Amino acid sequence: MTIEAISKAIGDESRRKIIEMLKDGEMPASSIFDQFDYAAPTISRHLSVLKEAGIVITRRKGVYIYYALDKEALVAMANWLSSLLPPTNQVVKAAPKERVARAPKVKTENPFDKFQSEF
Amino acid sequence: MTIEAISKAIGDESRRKIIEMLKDGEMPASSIFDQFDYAAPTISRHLSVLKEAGIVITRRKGVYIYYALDKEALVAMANWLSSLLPPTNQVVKAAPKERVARAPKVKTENPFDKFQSEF
DNA sequence: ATAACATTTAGCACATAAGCTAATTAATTA
DNA sequence: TAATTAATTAGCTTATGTGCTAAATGTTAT
Repeated sequence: MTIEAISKAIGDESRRKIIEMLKDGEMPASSIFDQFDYAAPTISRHLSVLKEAGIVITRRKGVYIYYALDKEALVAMANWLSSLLPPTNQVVKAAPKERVARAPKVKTENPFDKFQSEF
Repeated sequence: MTIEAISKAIGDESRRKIIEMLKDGEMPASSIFDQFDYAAPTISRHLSVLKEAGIVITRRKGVYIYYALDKEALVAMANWLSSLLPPTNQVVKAAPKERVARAPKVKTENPFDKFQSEF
């Protein structure tokens, strides 16, 4: 899950289209194939590039393999971009929900913390 | 300045390096060339790809051509990514500065407004 | 076991992209 | 105007990437 791999993967139009298709949830490979005029193996390869980049994850359910976005990679990419912008335009995570004082041990994971230091 | 061109431009390592070099301000082409082991024409071409994508702008000062980031393209890209994330992880613009009531005609330009609708 | 379907892998053809050197354009100075 | 420096464009070679078809793999059902 490097910026190198993520940005390269995002650089292709078909792969961006796949990413957008998965925006609202997982989808079996065959459903993804259906939305392209390309042959299935071509799209299968795009899927594997996305997977190697860490942009998607898969789970098998019977015969079907479901693809879903792994948001962390997209967040990492957004953070890389954010690091290039001055504070005025800077993109930042939305204001965190109020911490529940009752359960202090359960930290809400902030996906930005994980990557901000990396770049 | 399309997502197509921007993401393709960002997909190359040398070009990302150039982008990072320009993070804190403009720089003449020759200074950029110096930081690479590649021949100047090779980097010059990368610069033109970045320019065509709208990621950098140039100004000539005498013999030198200064390159600088055009933040709008990066913001557009960040917004595309943002649109793929659920509200929880969503990246958003930092809270806007308080509007100066004394000078209501001078709107602080919000670079996000310009692109959010596009994706 | 084999048939049927979903998906990936292999191997090849073609297009695009990145690198180089040489030549050109543009501005400055002698 | 000629020389010098900055930068780009032209033309070429090679590497990488994307597409295809055919074959292989994996799972389920008969």
